[in-house]
Amino acid sequence: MPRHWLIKTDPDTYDIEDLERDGTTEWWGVRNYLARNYMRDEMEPGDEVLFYHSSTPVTGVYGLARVAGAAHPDSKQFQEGHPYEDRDSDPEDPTWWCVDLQHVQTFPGPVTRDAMKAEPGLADMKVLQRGVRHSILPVTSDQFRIVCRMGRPAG
DNA sequence: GCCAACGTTGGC
DNA sequence: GCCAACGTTGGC
Repeated sequence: MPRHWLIKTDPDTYDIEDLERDGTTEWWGVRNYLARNYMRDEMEPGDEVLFYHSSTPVTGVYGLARVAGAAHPDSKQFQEGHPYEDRDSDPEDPTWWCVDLQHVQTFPGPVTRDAMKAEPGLADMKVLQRGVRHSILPVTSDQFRIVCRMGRPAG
């Protein structure tokens, strides 16, 4: 059964418009072990993703994406001089893994953090909890469905 | 820009 | 292996 996820991004770095333009992108640059483990060990092709903008005046879910393939080593960790190069990572046993994300839909308008906080069905959503700052978080299918409904065009 | 909360690092 | 110090995240 496909699982559901929420992935945060700083829209100044990469936003839903970039994903829509690119179609599919390698989600490189995650340097946190829990997030790495989610991508490497638990995400499967076809898993559905809420694409969340953080560190912006209007934080929230701006659209949907899909896990496009199996996890693979993060290409930047071995790229000399790259800001995300990790010289301690062994090419035979890479430290950092990631998945590719495929654009599914850009919402007509964001499902804002405020709107999500006001929705009783999302009361337990991890991204809304104080102090939770992982860039990748599991989402229940109920939570996913509710956010999709909130983001769907009116009518 | 502030600062709480967290993950990571490194001294011991 | 503990834990204080540090750097970063990210909401506000």
